Amino acid sequence: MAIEAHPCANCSFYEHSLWRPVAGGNISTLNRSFTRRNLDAGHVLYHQGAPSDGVYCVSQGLIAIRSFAPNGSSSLLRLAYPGELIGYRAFLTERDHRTEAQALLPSRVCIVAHRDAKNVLRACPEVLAGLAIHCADELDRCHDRIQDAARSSNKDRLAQLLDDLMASHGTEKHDIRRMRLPISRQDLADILGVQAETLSRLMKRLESEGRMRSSGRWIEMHKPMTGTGI
Amino acid sequence: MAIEAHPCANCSFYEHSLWRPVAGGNISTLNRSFTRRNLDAGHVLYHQGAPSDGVYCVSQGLIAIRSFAPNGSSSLLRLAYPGELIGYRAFLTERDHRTEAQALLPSRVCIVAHRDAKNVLRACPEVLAGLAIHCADELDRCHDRIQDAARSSNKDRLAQLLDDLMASHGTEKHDIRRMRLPISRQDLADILGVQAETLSRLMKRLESEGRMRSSGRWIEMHKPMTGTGI
DNA sequence: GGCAAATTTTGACGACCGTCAAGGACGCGC
DNA sequence: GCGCGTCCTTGACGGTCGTCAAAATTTGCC
Repeated sequence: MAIEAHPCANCSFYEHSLWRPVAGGNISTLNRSFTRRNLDAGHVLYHQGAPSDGVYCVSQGLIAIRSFAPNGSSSLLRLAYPGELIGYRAFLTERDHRTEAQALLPSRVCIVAHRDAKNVLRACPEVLAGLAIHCADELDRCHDRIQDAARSSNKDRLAQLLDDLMASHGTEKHDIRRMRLPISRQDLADILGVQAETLSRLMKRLESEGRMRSSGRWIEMHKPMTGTGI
Repeated sequence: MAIEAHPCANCSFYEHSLWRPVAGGNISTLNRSFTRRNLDAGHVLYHQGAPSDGVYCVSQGLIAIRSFAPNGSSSLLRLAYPGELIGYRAFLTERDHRTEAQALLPSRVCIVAHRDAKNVLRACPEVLAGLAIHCADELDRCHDRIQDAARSSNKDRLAQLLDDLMASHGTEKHDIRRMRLPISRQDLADILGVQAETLSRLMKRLESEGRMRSSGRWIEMHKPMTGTGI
């Protein structure tokens, strides 16, 4: 696999559409600073409140970024897929992690340890640029989510969410799309910002409208339930 | 004022807690690239869908960052205060503006034109770092907002919002805090993601609970209505 | 100061969601 | 296979919000 041929081939560290790679090879500073780590499903990569320990890039699997409130309620802020960076917010702002990162599937991450990360970014402006671009992209997605919450019904947002998950995790066979949900119902509710009971009723409504069928963690549908974005 | 002594003294372009300023003075590349512009209240700095025209830093006034849906509904994603950067998302991602920036008060912005911005960032990694940090900070605030929407009641979120506005725009006299709201009721509703009618009722409820009083755009209260954050 | 336009408020109603409580399904270990 | 714990579902109910329509207030302008 490409991942073996390169420390982190599909890794956003190497994104630099704005800045050409530095001639010569400062990028090797980055290459020398990588560590890799395998995570079992359920493993917590870093905890909320912990000090920044570096910058991570997901290379395989799926990582949930969660936040817990003092009263116990939790939000699922983000699902990080291969190629995406996590943990950089704490590093950039030099504050503690405000979220928890947990592997939802068996996963692998590339790590640039905190002590190396500053040197890497000093040596490789193109990596810093990649970080900034990645951050701006995530900001976009957050804005979308805020607008969505204000504009769309929870039912429509659930349909959109399931469509997105299906696009990432589903398989198509004989015109039927099928997937095993990578996240629990509670997590689905935490993404939408509703209670688990409400989520259950929303699912039932989508089913009663014939838009999809679900049984346990398995979901199937014929076509995307929404207008496939814009 | 300090603003006269320096192109944009209270400007986040100069934020570089992680990276020391480059010895010698690459920073002068930035200093040479500034333009300033005064905006009347109501003026639109850039429109949704327009191509990126540069990076801006608010130096005086107040700028609203809005997004409009095809159906006409709008969200107010952010209020940008002096010292904050705007327009950098479109620049970093090399995509069109997804939001509109409108001055709510007579304002002044520093501009690094699009054609200069790349050069500045290439010449000044510390400026690029400042951009990344600023972006990470804004991401934090977005995450807070998403969690807030899921966890707190709209009434509590309105109280928090008014407290924040009071802290920025209010004056205290004889133990009474007073301010003229810099934004319309509709904008308040757009920030919370509720309808104008709902906002009106929420205000009435806060008043009936004796937490504040309002008359037109004027609002007064004795103490912050919420527990002042954590 | 006064008029017209725009903004805000109020009322009524239905739909949706949170909460509590109970019941059911599923997975896991013995 | 059985029991147990966790996760999910269902029911009932009150509170909140969106929607439509109309009245009231504020704002901008002359």
